[in-house]
Amino acid sequence: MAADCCDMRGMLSFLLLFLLSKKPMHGQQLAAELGKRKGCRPSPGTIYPALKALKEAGLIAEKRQGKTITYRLTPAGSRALRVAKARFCRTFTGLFP
Amino acid sequence: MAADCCDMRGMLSFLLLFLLSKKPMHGQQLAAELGKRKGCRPSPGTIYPALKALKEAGLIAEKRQGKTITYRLTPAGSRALRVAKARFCRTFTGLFP
DNA sequence: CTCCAAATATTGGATGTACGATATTTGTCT
DNA sequence: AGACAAATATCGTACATCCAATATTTGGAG
Repeated sequence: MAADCCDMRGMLSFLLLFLLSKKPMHGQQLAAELGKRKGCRPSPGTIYPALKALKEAGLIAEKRQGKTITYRLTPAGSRALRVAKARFCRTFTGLFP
Repeated sequence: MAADCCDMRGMLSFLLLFLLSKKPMHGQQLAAELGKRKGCRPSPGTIYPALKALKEAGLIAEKRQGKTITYRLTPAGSRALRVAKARFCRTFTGLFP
């Protein structure tokens, strides 16, 4: 995640946290949801490294179920999402007047 | 700008286009506005390369006035902003239910 | 004219996001 | 067991963004 307050990078991580806050999902579900929102589906080479970084940062946790791995927010992930939402809101106010 | 529909990169360019659509500004004004929105002010090494790329893409135009350079959207920049806004909206729907 | 401050610009190094290709794990079907 | 598909994972490369530091241009003050 973007720890830096000036960083426009980290939007993918932010979106992943947001999607997982609505419902625990596995990687391909996340890819499909991103595809629906953005117009085309991200590569495995995009999605899995991002999930790995979030996991290593302690913001998401995983549980293996057969072939798939279901990701969910940790308490730290929930807190990080709340902070990121506030910053996002402040950054983009006025976009749709 | 991000031409790719899957790309979360290009958010800074998007914000710059948005700010310039409200009012033509020069570089330091843009930096100050970003600082107000994001919580800390971007470096010159962030802002000027981004403006240069937007200029070379034909999305903004510049006019020198003494010490400062005032940037404004070109017609192509307005069109690009409209498209980017629509995608942004679709991507982040449901963030604040 | 000279010095200074403000605005603009560039450089080097780091990180996040992106794709295509390839590899690995796992469950299912025969 | 062996073949296959789906999900997960990694690799190499490219690019947008980021900062700190430094350089350049410009207008104004002394």
